[in-house]
Amino acid sequence: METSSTPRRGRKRVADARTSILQAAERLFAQYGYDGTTTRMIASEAGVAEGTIYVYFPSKRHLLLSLIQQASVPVVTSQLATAEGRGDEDILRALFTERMEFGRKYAPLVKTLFSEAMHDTELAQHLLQELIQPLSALVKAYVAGRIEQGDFRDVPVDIATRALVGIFWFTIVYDYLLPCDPQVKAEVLGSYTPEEYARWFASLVLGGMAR
Amino acid sequence: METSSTPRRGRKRVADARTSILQAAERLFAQYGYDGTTTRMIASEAGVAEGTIYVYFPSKRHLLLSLIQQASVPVVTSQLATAEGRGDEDILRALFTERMEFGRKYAPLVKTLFSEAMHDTELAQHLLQELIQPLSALVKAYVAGRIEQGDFRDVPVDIATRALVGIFWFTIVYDYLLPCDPQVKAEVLGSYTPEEYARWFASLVLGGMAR
DNA sequence: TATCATTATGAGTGAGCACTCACTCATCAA
DNA sequence: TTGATGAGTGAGTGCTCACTCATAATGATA
Repeated sequence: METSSTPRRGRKRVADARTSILQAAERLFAQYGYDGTTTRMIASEAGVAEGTIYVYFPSKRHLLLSLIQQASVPVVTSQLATAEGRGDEDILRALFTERMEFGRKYAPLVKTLFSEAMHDTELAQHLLQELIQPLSALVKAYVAGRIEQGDFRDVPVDIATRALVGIFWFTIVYDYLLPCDPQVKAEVLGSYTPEEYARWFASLVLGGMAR
Repeated sequence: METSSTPRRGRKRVADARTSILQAAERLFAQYGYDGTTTRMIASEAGVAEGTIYVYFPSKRHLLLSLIQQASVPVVTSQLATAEGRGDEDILRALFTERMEFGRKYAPLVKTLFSEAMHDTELAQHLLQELIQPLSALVKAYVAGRIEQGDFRDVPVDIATRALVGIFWFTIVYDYLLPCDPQVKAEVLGSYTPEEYARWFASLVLGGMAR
């Protein structure tokens, strides 16, 4: 994506220009949107000159792509669901907690990716293949296994997966991504801790899947 | 929002310039995003001159707001859930079908609103108060009633509502809003008719809420 | 047919954008 | 001490944008 590696020589007014630029872009893209953020704003926020951005990234778009590629990695680490010998309640609760935490931690990036993917096929494909596909493959395998073992009832696996993923996806979007007054949001749909969501969501899913 | 009403006199190369502009903007905003759409593109697509846009709308942003206000009205018409004397399966299935149909029908607008709301507090508030609040109030009242009657188990109403709304919300975003190749999407999470989704989602929710 | 009120036009405008490039200067090997 | 290096700079460039306004086109009326 970017052309050069970390600099070794030269001035060091800024500890690491590349990292500063990425962090600044992450914050600004989330707050003002990709098109609403200018390269001048990014440079100013990062404490570097506008030209410095182009030392590390060939274009503004490549800066966005670099940013998004960072977040893709941690998705696949969610391999809890494959753990054998644990109860369903336990597995699901861990999955929900971990996903909620991911959404909260990467909120600025997910917000930007989500917003831009709506009208950008390249980013939409990225969202699908790097964020949705790995997770849903995991969930599908788990659900399919439990159905085969006769512990879950016979629901189309894809549909059960959509329901399961949608349950926490909506809460991530609502609680962490929508830039509204938290108090107003709480009045409409309450406010709970990630653990509470995980506990109840797991309980609801298990009830829905029970034979 | 806009300053003038429908024109009565003057040229009529275009049947109704205002409507043409709104329809063109709806298509283009969904495809290229708000910032990715220029007033020149809108004028060209609508078959009018660029200046004509400013005869009917004081600014590009007001055009977006007018557009979004159109879609708010049909949300509240969803009053099925209040119908007495129908089975839960029936009520939920109707609700899901109707919501899926709404998502499909208003896909371009919902896509634009969703995308822009991520970094625009005014639109986020609109999304919350005009689209999310009326629907979740309906669902909350229904769930609360059934819990009180002892037919549903005692789950926090807000959490049950989040789960219920999230289930079809995810499928609307995935199937109707994400601009990916439908075949690729189908390979990841299948492809069903709205009726099939409604049937299974209703069944899963009822299982999850059963005492 | 001439007049008038109103809508529609599109070249024009200044602001602001992403990106460039000739230059600076801190660093460090010789 | 010094010359070579390359990260970092920021005024400048060409272009595109939302928006304007003097003017043209039109239908209704007389």
